[in-house]
Amino acid sequence: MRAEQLLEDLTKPQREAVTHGDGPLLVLAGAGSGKTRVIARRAAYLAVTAVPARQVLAITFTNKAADEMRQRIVALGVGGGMTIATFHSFCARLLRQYAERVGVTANYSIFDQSDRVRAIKKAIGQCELASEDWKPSQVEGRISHAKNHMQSPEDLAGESVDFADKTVGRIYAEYEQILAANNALDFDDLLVRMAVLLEQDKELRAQLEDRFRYVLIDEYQDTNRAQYLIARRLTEQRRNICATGDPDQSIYGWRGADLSNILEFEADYPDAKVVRLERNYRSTQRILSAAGELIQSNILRKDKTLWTDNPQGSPVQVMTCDDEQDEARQITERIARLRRQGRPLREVAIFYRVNAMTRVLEDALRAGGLPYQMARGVEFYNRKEIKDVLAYLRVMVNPADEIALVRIINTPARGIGKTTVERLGSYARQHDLPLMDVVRQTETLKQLGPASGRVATFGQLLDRLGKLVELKSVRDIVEKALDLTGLERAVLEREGRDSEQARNLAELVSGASEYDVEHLDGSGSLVDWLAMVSLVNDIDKLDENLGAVSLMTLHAAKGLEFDVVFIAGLEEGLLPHVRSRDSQAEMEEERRLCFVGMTRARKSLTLSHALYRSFRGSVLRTVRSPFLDELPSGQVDWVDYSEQGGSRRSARTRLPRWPIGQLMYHPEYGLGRLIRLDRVGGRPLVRVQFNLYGEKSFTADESELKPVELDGDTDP
DNA sequence: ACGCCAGAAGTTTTT
DNA sequence: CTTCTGGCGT
Repeated sequence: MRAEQLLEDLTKPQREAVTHGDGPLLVLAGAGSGKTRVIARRAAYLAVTAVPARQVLAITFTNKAADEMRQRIVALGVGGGMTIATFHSFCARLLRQYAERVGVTANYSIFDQSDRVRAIKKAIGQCELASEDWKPSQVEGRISHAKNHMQSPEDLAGESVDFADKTVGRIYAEYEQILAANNALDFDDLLVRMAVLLEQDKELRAQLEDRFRYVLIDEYQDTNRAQYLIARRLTEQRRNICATGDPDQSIYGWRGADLSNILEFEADYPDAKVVRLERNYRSTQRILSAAGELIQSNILRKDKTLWTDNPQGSPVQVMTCDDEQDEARQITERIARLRRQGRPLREVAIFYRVNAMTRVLEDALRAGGLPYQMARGVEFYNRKEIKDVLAYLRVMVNPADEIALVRIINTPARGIGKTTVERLGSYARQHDLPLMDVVRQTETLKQLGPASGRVATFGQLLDRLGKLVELKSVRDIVEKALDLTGLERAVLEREGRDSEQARNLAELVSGASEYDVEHLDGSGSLVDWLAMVSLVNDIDKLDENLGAVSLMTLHAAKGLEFDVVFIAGLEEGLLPHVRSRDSQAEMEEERRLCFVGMTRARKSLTLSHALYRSFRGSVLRTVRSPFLDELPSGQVDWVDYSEQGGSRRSARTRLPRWPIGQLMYHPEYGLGRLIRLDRVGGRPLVRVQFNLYGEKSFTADESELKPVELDGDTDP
């Protein structure tokens, strides 16, 4: 495509961003302002006017974003040879190439979160700490946090006076040793090591700068310290960095994203050209002004006003419901009505703050006969059947990977239990041998007792698997491994041919097959594919062609758009979440999260809150979210479906006439005495002191609570 | 070595 | 309320 054609249908600011030549460029792109389109055009434009496509590097955060960008650029007819990757996959690839400079070999393993927890558990044990006091998953979080901020174990142990931090520092140091022994890097390392490598290795930096003349970084507001440093160091000489993002959509602060990276871009690069894309092409005026008004309450932000020429649209609605069931029901009814009016369900989404809220929504949708699909974040990465296969392949590629080895040694079950694994482990430690070697020499280890034969068989399996590595086709390797290991058989026997697990395995094979086809020139390898699948998983993506309502967390909603959007649970403690209560910065992040959700909507937006919500078993009175009060009253319709609101007053509001002190029976909690009976917000609330379980609250009409007649039948 | 039951714990998740 | 873990029993 010619350069002029790339500019034809662009607005003036969009065109400025696309045609900007050399030097730093910041594109502040508001929600729905056509950002992806602009970056794709810019990448294409550079490839047409400035340099060969292969000298352009575009970095995104998610695979989905990378895929979308690749598609768009290819559609423009200039994508050949351009590097479009996520931060993680880009770094993983380079680290493989320069492995020896970071102390691993090219076949290194990539540890995901669960591998990390296992390794940290081991580290805690080696530090002779009790895992009751130091919970692996919590320590994992702290170590990840430290890595995200480029802190070494020494930094953590040295800088802090806090005993807990010092201990975490010790575990961290031990964990790093385990990683090294396993020839492994974790997700965070991919970024951290790359940042360090770029700092230390001037020659490599120059080499890469020569290779990538223009660097485009998407979602810059979500970069953490390491990503920021990588971006800077990759563009040190030529300074052809193009950062795009929106400070108002930064929602990953708790994962180490540093909002100041984008806010201070102009301080970092005083000569930066700044382009603001403030025209929204997505939403109605009312949706946009409601969202805009909300975000104005944030103090730490770059002022920006989104505007649109779209129709005014119908008002944003706020629904007040009785409880979460009622809320789910109201949403379902509305969606059912939309469907009758001919709105395709794929254009409808429900967002919520926490995954725990899905259950009631699912129940209501099912009851209403509405098909739905859920986007579940990390769930996919933890699919057992996939991880099992990958663990075998990891061991084949990297025999030092003991985390993977321990995972597969008894998967599928082959009679090698905990005790045997422990014995193998302590033997390895005593003789300072890799676990792999101990497993393979087991004929000499008669002391294993009855398990020795089974370990020997496992060793032979590993031998046979090892030969597969020579095969050219990744598909063949995966298929043969599935067969030899018995994993496929186990899944088919246990779950059946049509089970989700079986389908996932088939999906993995077809993924390998696709990879083969894409690498017919011989450039592919098992190592490479393995790295790719541990970083890229698009099996779980939402299917747009499916006629179903989409359910997802507000975090997962970023980057998507729907005609009709519902956001449930606008309540104090939920949105904003309790965790953010004490910090202004976190509170602002919650507001941005709400803003992100609202700006996903094209035509219709409904926010809801419930007056009561069950939480861990008991019903609690809620307080509506302060965000609701920050919306412009003129643009918003408040609809009160609650009994308190008077629109549906019923017998349910009647207060039972039991005396205080009445003996009560509950099938779950047993006997107790009524200690309070009152009306909270128009709804009868019963409080009972149970003999064994303490105080609990119930709504009189819905609970299974019954008064006990002293001379009557006490059985429920 | 495996399965079951009791007890404890429990926010958000791009990779 | 749920989900997961770890301990105990077979």
